[in-house]
Amino acid sequence: MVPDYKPQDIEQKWQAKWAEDELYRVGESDEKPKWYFLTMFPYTSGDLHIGHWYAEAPADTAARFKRMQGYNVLRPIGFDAFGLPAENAAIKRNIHPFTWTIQNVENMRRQLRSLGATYDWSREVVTCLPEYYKWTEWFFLQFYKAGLAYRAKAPANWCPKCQTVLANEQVTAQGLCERCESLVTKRDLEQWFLRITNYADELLDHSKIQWPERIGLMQKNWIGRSEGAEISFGIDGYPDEDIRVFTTRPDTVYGVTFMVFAPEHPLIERLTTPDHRPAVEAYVAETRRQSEIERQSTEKEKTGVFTGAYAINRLNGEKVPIFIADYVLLSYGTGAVMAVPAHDTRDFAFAKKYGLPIPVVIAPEGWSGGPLDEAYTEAGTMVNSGLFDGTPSVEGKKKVAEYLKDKGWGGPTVNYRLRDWLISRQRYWGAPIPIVYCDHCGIVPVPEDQLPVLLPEDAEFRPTGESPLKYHEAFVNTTCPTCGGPAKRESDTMDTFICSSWYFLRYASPDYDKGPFDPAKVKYWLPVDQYTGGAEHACMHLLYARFFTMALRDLGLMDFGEPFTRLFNQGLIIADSRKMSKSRGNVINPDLYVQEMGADTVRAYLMFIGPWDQGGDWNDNGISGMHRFLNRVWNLVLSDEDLRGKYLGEASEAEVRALRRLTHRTVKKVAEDLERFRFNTMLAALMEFTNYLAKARETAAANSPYWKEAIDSLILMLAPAAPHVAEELWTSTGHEYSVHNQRFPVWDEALVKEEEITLVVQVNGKVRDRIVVPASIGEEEVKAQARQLERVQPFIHGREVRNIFYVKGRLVNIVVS
RNA sequence: GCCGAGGUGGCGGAAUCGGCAGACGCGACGGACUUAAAAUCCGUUGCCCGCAAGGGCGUAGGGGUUCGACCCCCCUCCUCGGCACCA
Repeated sequence: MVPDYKPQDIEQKWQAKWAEDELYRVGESDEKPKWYFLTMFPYTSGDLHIGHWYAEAPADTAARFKRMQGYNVLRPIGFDAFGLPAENAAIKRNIHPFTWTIQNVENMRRQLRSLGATYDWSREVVTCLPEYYKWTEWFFLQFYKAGLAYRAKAPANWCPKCQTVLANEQVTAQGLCERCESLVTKRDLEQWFLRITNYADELLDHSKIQWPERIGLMQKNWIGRSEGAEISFGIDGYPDEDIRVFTTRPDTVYGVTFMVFAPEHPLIERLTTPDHRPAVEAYVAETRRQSEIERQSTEKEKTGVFTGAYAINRLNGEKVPIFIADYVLLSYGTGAVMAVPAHDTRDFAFAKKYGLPIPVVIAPEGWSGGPLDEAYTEAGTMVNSGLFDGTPSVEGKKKVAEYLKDKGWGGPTVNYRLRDWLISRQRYWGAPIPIVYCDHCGIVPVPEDQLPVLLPEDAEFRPTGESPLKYHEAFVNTTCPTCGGPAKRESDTMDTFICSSWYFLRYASPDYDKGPFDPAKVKYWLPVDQYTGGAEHACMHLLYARFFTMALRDLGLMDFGEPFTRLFNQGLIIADSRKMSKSRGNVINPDLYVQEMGADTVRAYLMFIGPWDQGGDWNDNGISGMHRFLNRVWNLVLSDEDLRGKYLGEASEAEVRALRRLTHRTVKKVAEDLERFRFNTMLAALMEFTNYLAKARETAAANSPYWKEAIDSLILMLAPAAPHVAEELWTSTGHEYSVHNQRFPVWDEALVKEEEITLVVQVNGKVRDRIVVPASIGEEEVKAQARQLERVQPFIHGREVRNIFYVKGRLVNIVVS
């Protein structure tokens, strides 16, 4: 009798056994090639939802496949454990962030274990533990010493709900906080920044990594490189002042009829003439009142006010009025623009509204010489442009920029949308910024031997949301490491994205205490060969981690600049057509499904839903189908012994061939699909194979010596996706433990080939018949056979056969008039 | 507005190179087993006409290239993602 398939029993049994044997523990090896397969570590928000499983289960399957191919696979796991939710929980439930986080970690560990994955738990890292964040702080000091970390006052994104500033990357296009979706406002604050902009060009270069093109484009959009020129303008009445603007169109500089400054521009205060001051101040106040979205709405009509001041265009000596307008942003370029109404749509609209001249300096082809109805922004010929008259504008861009450089009035330059990374957070639950402020010595970095700067355990969490560190006297008040005098500690902590910018290095040597990592082990394991995770991190984690790695390389800590050689983004699992979130109450917990159907079913079902990069709407309609499939495999394999000898007679040669062909075909298909992360079609192929075997079992084919090859292959092919069932079936069919130390079956190309093929016969592109022919059949023979077919005859009878196309092994198409 | 991904049965999806559209699964329908149900097994299942043989239509819509188009080209519509007054 075949025992029932009871996943609950076998899964726990094998998980315990694998853990006891440390089956997935890896070390450096000379014999096997290494393969570092990493999935973005989870944030310790509480429960894992089905989305986490969607990230982990297929990745685990792919990693298991690599193992079975003979790679030394590093598959570590850890927890991104600093961050705001822990602190909010502290305020709300009166529980310490550490306690809350560790409780979550424990629960998530349990859930991750139930997945039956190949994690090497001995390498686990938790970013909120001092032995980890000591090195986060250490990295900050290295950045500081190298001039890559600096403190500056700047208008920062302020989330009123999170009560902290945010980096640009952490604000959505709609001006909302990426985490809590509150409306973000601006605040002028002294903040710490990392010079990610130093690496803008290298970050733009994806030529050394195999990443999805989509992510490259997103990063490219975000970095926003634009080539142009910086041009200096004089200011009437201020001979020592100079205002620089960035433009992508230096060729239009002779068409400047006014200048526009951002309302917050620091020069405005000085330049505004007394008679214009009231209007300017009112406009500035109005701009400040507006939200970022209101201000940046492209629908809005252009507004602005004249300051009474004039700029001087050095190229033609013209005096042009200076306006302020809210469409000019202080944060981009120099915060001031030269306005060329004839050749820029925004400037055109502005000039029309305020009655400013619109002289044409780039002539469109066939231009009449008259005024324009709208801005002409294409290429043309330079006119009214002094010595550049007659120059094609494309060429003119370069020539004008060079000319400016010769004259000392600016020159060619590149501008980026990307801003430096603002890393200060006015919160408790993060790695402290290891800096001390001394009245005497100024900004003093904490000496490395005094790291880590520990988070005080007894901080008071206030419902006001103010940083608990700021009011923690014992923490803030310290002595200056340089002069020994009284000093204040920095009370801001670091953006948690810093913690996740180097965790993949820590996995190489998680217990190392002489530095953030053991250089020899990093040299062996890194870079990550395959990284997987959500595309929502394109312009945050993935950009930051690349920057970090490049900076560490330049600091001489490593010899590579790209952390992740290959990247794959799984899609998003949504529920009821909406993103899963606690606030929406549509979070799907995998635990219930695991209890009912087993982890193998949940794993395989997630992979079967569709292509991994597509994600999809979670519904459990189909999950029973996957459970049925595993049950069928179970019964097929375990009833094998019972049936042996039941069907007498020897398998025919044709039966054996068919059996072997499908076995080898399936091995090929499954291996190729696993290689390319096509788990859905891999499982479909296994289902077809199983269906075939279930039928073949009723025939003499089951008596073939190759029957065992088929069954063994099936178990081995199932092992990456459904590791528990595979282990149980493998060991119960007389094989040696463990199936997960076996080699993946290899296919014989000669057996895969068909000796007989079915050709489709078309007349004028329509299928009319099929013929079975030997695979070796010649073209002429096929064509001759095809036109003789009974079902084809009526369609060609009495017509002229114009052509016959033969696609080898596939079809014949007879073209008639 | 710009850039990108996508649109295939009742549903999830398949079709690796321009060559059988709808693999595999869910659901539905019919049957077997059962006192009955569940489970399991067998069969049918894109739409339309037809008793059938068979025929026609069909991959968001329209046009094109080709012997042949889900696939390539042009236009339109819809969904999702990124950027967006970026000078």
